[in-house]
Amino acid sequence: MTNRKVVSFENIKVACKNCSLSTLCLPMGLSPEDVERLDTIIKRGRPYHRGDHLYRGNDKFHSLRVITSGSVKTYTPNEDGGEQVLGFHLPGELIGLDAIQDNHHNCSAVALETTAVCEVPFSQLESLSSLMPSLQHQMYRLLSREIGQETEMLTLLGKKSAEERLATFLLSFSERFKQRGFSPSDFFLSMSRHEIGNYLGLAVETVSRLFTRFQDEGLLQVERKHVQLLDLPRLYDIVQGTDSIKSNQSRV
Amino acid sequence: MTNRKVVSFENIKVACKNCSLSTLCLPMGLSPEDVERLDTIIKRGRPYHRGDHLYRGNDKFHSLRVITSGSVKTYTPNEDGGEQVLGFHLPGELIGLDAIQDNHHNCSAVALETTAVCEVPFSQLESLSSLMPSLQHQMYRLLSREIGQETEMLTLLGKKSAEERLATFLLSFSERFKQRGFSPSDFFLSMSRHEIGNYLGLAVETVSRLFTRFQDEGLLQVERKHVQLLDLPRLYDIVQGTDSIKSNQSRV
DNA sequence: TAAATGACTTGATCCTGATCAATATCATCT
DNA sequence: AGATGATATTGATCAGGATCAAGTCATTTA
Repeated sequence: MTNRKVVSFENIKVACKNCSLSTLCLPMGLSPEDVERLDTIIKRGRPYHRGDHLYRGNDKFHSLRVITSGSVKTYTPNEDGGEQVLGFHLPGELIGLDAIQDNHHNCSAVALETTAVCEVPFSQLESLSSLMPSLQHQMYRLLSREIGQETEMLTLLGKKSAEERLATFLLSFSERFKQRGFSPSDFFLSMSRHEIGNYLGLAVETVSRLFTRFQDEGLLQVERKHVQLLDLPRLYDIVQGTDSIKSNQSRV
Repeated sequence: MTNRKVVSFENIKVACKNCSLSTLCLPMGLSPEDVERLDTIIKRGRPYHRGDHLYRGNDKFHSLRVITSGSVKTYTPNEDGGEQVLGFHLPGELIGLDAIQDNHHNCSAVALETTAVCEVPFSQLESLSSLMPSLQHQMYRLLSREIGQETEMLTLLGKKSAEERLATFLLSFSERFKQRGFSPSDFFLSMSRHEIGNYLGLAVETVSRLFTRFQDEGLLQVERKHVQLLDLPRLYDIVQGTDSIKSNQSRV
């Protein structure tokens, strides 16, 4: 019990200026003094465990959240008890932006593994951004980027084949892991096949079959949640729609 | 030639404070003095004709635009020459928000009919919003609303049947026309069947067949672009997924 | 260590909506 | 008014991926 203090959450608090994620996060592009000011409003609480909710649809909105470690799934519960997965979020990513519009959450966010976050009380952020044009600018950029990302997702769901969807999904993680200093070709996915399928508008079975097919084609090696991408160029070809593994399939 | 002046575009300029759309638009929630200040940066140019581009993907971004009359389609040209329609925009709606992130347009916007817009130079808007907290707040809200709307579209494309998609589409227009003081049940769609299908992730033929089926079921009356919604409650049922016209189809 | 539970995989079949093909209708433009 | 090309409708067929149904594997619980 005495060693509790050593790992107490107070001790793991980190300031933005010392945070490795600051180049991906709100402080991006801010002067050191501005980062200090931003830091004063940020709250760092205890980690969430797998399955814990950061917030739920209909909760009153008070803070944006930045993932600092772990990963988070956002989703909207839909009428008939099911859910639509809206995104998977990695360290450095800001969530809750959709709640600004009417001051309450429209979707839910749940930790997929042990996850730490910074909370950014929005009313304070708003006041601060009035005083700090660079912060205001960064907020506009982040909101706009979110819109752009959702737009890409619309294109994916509107037009792309199952194969293109999964390849896009895998490469998105590849790139995001790489940005964060991890291997772009060897990583663990923290979500289930079911969640992947839901996110991509595919049935679980289709996702499972695609993993198998991609593996048979030598594009990747998969062992449950552990994925190793073996042929990134080919995966990029698939995303573009300029390549398909089907031809090879039928040749065999 | 002499009567040119009478209808010259100079004469149709309108200030925000006199504009019927101000409750839907940027000035929403601003004090009269703030609206005046906002008005000073807004440019009102000559109308676009059907097929004219307001901007194209890759254009440098300088202004947000508010539709004041007519309608606009936004789309991303994709690799293989095709396009993905991202949205249809009616008077009062703000477009170009996705371009803030990196100062250039990622999608194109084209007039579907004779269309007038207000241009809002973004750098000026940004400066002004630093000075006017209520304007900043409104910007955050509008950006967040856009995110929320795209989220709804993700759910539509990820899970809904063709029938649910078209019903959702029609009711979206119904509500938006109603907000603008037009009939919610009798309107003209300015886009082609092809564009509707593209937007909803459906083939043209499917859209055409659905219109026919909806008409046969007495849900609506359609004559090319002229649509009359005859049974709004039933259409809402279809959107919820709690109703389907298929049962009736097979009964006949 | 066994049983139970949940996640994943694999196979067989079905169905929605895509694609292909043939008109039909509309909007321009001389 | 008639010719032309775009747009829309309708029909027939096809296929991608969903659904249904077992079965396998992994992890937790007892």
